[in-house]
Amino acid sequence: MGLLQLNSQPSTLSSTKPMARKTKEDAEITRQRIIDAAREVFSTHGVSKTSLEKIAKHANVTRGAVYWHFENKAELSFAMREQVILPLFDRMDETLLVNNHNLDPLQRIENFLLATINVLNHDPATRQTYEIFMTKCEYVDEFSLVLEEILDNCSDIVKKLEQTYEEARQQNLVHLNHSPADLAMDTHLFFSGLLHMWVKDSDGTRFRDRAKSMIQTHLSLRRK
Amino acid sequence: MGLLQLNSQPSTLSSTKPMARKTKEDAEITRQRIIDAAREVFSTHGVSKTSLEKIAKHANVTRGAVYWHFENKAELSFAMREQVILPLFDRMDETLLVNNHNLDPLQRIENFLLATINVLNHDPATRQTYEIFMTKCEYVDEFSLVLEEILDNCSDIVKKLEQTYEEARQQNLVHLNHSPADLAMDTHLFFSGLLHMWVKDSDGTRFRDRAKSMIQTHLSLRRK
DNA sequence: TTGCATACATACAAGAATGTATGTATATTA
DNA sequence: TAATATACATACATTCTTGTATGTATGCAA
Repeated sequence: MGLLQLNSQPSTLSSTKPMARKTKEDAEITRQRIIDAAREVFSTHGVSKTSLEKIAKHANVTRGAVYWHFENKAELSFAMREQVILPLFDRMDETLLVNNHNLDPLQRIENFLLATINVLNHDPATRQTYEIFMTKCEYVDEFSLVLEEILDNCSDIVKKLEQTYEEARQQNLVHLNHSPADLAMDTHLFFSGLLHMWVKDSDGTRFRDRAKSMIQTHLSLRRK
Repeated sequence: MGLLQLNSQPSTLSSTKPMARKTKEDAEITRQRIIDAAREVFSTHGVSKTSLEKIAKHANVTRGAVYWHFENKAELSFAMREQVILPLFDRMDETLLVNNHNLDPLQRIENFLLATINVLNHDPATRQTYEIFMTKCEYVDEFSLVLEEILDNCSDIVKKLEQTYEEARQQNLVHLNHSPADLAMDTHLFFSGLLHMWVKDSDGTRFRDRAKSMIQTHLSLRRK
């Protein structure tokens, strides 16, 4: 009964429901669909008010599939977060530290900030994930582990900014009475605030449209 | 049966449970106790995972009392928020706009930021409320109304900062190539980021201890 | 081709949590 | 002082949600 799988190629996951499937490729597709579904439902109803049942339905599977791939809602959320956080840090290293295009250090910082905003503007998955983790989840119980991670990540960002500002100072691009550490922390706080405002302004009429110019302004304030 | 109320003075709300009470003063005390209880439970378990039953028990009342004073959990949360937000704005007007102590505009901005951090350090209710609304609630459904309010408040803060920076410019305290609007927005984003980091660093070892010096640094970056 | 592991779907049990309806004793007011 | 409104406590019905247990068809390996 149901559709027969004749070989190991990923099946089409068609609308008629075959009762069980199994190639590793199919399983991976299912897993990703669950993550995608979770992101979408989370971003409209928040994490707490979203049951695994709703996620499952939105992904055209049952809770059985969700529990097969993830321990619980928290672990599912963490997997979702990693998918956008890791690429962000790759971009950071590339944009900020590697001098590909003969840009001066201050330009690299500006580019890093602009690039991040750009991703948020153009990649819905990243944007939704940011919204979820900044305004639609609660950092208690298991989620408080994420807070620690965030703090670690921030320290990392500040370090790399500091390195870059140090370069800028050596090239005499910034005023000497400002230490790279201070500049780095100030820029980080600026950007942190900007991201929070950007996310909160879901209409896009108060901050999102001005984000880029604010970044340029921030860096022009540093330049000698 | 139960304790008798002999007059209209607020009763002592003793540990033995009289079944019903009623002076307006008592009711107001009960209401405040519910708010206090909610704040405490919210700040450890988050809003979503806190039932009205838990709040009621923590306040030594039943859900009946909670529903008498508040429509639901959201309205209770909003009442809680107002108790700390309104004083904050009063402080802002006083510290930022009124020149009580012959301080120059940049000093007034610095004082406003420092004063806010000071309140967070010393007033547990304010601190807990900030923590709740920044990391322990989800801005969906009724709560998304708060997001609008926050955006309005931010615009207000930026306006007042701009006014103050305008004064600073007239007194030739800042570089002329920076517009007061830009400076105001940059300072607001800085402080917004600082507050978020401050709240997330619940241990107090990464940001809280350095907050004040970061504020001073931020303003020294502006001064001519 | 048999046997086991995989990838789910289905079914079950149990506990919250909410909103509301109702009971009730006391304050307040007329 | 009687009547009414207040300030709750209690009880109830219902709806979600979770976790787990179980069923089952298929892929895959020996």
